[in-house]
Amino acid sequence: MNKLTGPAGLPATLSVGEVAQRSGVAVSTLHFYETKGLISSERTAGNQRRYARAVLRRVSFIRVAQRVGISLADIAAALSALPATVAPSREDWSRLSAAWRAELDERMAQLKKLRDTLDDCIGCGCLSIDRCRLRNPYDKLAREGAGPRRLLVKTEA
Amino acid sequence: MNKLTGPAGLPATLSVGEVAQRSGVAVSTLHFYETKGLISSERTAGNQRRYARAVLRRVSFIRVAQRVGISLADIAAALSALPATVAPSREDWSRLSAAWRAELDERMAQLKKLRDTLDDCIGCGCLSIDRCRLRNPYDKLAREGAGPRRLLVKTEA
DNA sequence: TCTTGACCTGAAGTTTACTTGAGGTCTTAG
DNA sequence: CTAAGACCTCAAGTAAACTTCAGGTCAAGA
Repeated sequence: MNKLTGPAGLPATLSVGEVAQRSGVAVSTLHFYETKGLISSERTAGNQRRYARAVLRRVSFIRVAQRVGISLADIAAALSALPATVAPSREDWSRLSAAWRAELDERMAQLKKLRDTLDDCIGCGCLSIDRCRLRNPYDKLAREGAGPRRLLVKTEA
Repeated sequence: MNKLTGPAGLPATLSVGEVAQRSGVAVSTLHFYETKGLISSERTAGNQRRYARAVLRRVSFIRVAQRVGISLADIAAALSALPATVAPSREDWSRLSAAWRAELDERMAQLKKLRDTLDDCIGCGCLSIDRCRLRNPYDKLAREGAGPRRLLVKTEA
């Protein structure tokens, strides 16, 4: 166990193992994230990692963003706007948040469309061959160019 | 170009190239999806693929689902409930749709949480080290066990 | 007929996101 | 002080989702 403690008696920094256990990700994954610049740490005299408490929130953020389909590269780009050891400025936050909001809103819109499409399809069978000629006879959308247009809200950035 | 036409003068079936162009995915990807059982085709006398029109909707569905972080395996499992050449029964649809709705709703909830967290963070800097001690002093959540709890709505199924 | 572009298969290569393994060091409870 | 368990690095392995390549076939216009 880590000996240094903060004002409330909790450790001021966390070892990899502690971060792994509390964040639910493997130690190897934390190493990996560090090589990718997603998180960072200080080292003890014996070369062991010590993480600031804030790393837990960063890891949460990473995992949730990944789960909704955002790549580590994109996540890294976003997090790079936030210095890991210094409080970010208000402008940093605003910029990051605005960019992500757009991205997240778009993904939510896509999800909603996917879900609603599915709802529409109950009792219609429109992913199958036969039924949907009634609904979308002979592919009117074909003239509008390439790419899925019904479901896809916006194509890859 | 494909010669057979349907009632409205549009081709009754599509070649890989046509599907690729209209769906916006590469020919090699369509081949790949076919090996994975995500889509299927008939063959001409000369061994070329001919797709039913419905494949476009299937491909759209696949891409959108992927974009929001769902694996091809999961997508395949969902689509396998829908016969590619036969209209699915109403029960098939209800079952599929119910299962997906839950999944999609969960992902939307996660996205929303991620977005709202980001909103909260403007002017706080809670992914950084210093500021958020004000908001979450010394990690009260630590006692509740492992795993990100603030952002993660539900862990991997 | 010929030739050019679309298509075929199977194998190998690529990227992303990790995990596993080998060989060695640190730390801490007893 | 010492042994077990946590940690270290670097290299190699793995799985998913494709793409690229090689070597050949098919189809449609001039």
